[in-house]
Amino acid sequence: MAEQNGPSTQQIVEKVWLSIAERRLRPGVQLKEEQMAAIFNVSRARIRQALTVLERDGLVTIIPNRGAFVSKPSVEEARDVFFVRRTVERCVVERLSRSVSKADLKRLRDHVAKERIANAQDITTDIIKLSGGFHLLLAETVGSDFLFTTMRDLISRSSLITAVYRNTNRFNCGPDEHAEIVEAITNNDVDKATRLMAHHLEHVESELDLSEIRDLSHDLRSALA
Amino acid sequence: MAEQNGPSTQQIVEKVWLSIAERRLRPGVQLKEEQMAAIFNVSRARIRQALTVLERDGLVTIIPNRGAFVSKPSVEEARDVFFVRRTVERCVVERLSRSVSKADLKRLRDHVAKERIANAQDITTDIIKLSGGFHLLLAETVGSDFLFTTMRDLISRSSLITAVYRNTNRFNCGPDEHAEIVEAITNNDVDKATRLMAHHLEHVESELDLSEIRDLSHDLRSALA
DNA sequence: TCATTTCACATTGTTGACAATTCCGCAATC
DNA sequence: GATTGCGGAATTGTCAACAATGTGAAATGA
Repeated sequence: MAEQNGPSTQQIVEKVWLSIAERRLRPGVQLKEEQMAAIFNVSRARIRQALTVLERDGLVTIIPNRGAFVSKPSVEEARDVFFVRRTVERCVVERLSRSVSKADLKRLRDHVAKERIANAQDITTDIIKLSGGFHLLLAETVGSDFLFTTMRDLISRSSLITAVYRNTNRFNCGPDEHAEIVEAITNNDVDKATRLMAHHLEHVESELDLSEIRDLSHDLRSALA
Repeated sequence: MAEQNGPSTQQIVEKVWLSIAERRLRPGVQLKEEQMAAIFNVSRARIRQALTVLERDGLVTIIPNRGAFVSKPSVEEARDVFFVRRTVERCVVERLSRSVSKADLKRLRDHVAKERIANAQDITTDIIKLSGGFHLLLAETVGSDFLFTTMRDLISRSSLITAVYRNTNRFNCGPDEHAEIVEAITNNDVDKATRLMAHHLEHVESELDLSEIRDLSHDLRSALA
């Protein structure tokens, strides 16, 4: 009977992820099932499933019999995520620089172009999605399913970390640095590509203020709308 | 009201994981919710949750409206997992060899001792759990939550891969090689530790037969009992 | 006034039933 | 004989009601 099917689990996950990345949902906020079910117009069961996935992604922390809360990554966790990223992404660009198809290069260039457009038009939502998406696309291009999954986890957590600790107004991952990396990959310049990636990640990390978390309660409905 | 509470979600996940690692559950086998609910004596909802986690771990593949099946890792996926493991675990032992507490060293040695016992007594279940657990313990000791999670994913997939492609009768990860690695870490010998780990992983991978998957249907109840 | 107990409310966890979808066998047709 | 269309059975997806748990505020006593 119709039930005006609401968004799928994956869509809910993405929506919450975006809300966190855009800082509309602050760490510590409780994600109440019933409330979310009302907002997304779905049953609690589906919300529950989405929360399970989000916990697995490290974006929310579920405390049994208490509920799900937006995670508060500690400073050490933040440093660790970037440490792992340096290791993993170095490996990614290394493999790509050695062998990459023309079609893949085109996809990468097209993606950077999209990033440029989003930046020029200053569409925050697209900027966030695409800047993380670039790193994800790199991992995907390698062709390793595991690498891709790992990268997705890293990107999710990075978004959360950036949302919490960012001290500048600009969002991370400018398209220019991405473009340089693509260029180095195109030229099969392994050394330059890895150096650029390392520098890029350092740059992103350097824009974080690793002092304290500012707590701020928030209205769930307006954040997820 | 009592309901003789069945196993928790995590326990179910572990049980399935073990069944897969022990080759009692073969790739391609469908994990029917109702059947599993009956076997574990819990509701379908909990089974469903466990399956979601298992999918995230890469052990099962969920096809919408079809069901959950034990994953069939391809040869490329197998190679990729070991490639990533070489990268990640190298990073792990590198960090550990630089700085490790006495208490941590004791835990590592105790773990190897347990492995020795399990091997001596030839208890397959323990051997499998502990040999994967060693690598997991290494990652945990580093103190990075993300590294630990990543390692757990890798171990899960490795178990599946080993279960599918292993061509020898012995299980991977002999305790002797583990002991050597611990010793190198104890001596803060970064170079030796990384070399030993690389060699160890090569050894494990070399025992795999990367030709073809042999299909074989199976009885679900006896496999999970 | 402060600590402690009690109790009601809010939230999560679980269950069983129902709806929707897919698969498999069978028959009819070309 | 191969193919296609058509139920019926099996399985997954969804929901709403109920039970269990934790929280916080009010009441009580020192």
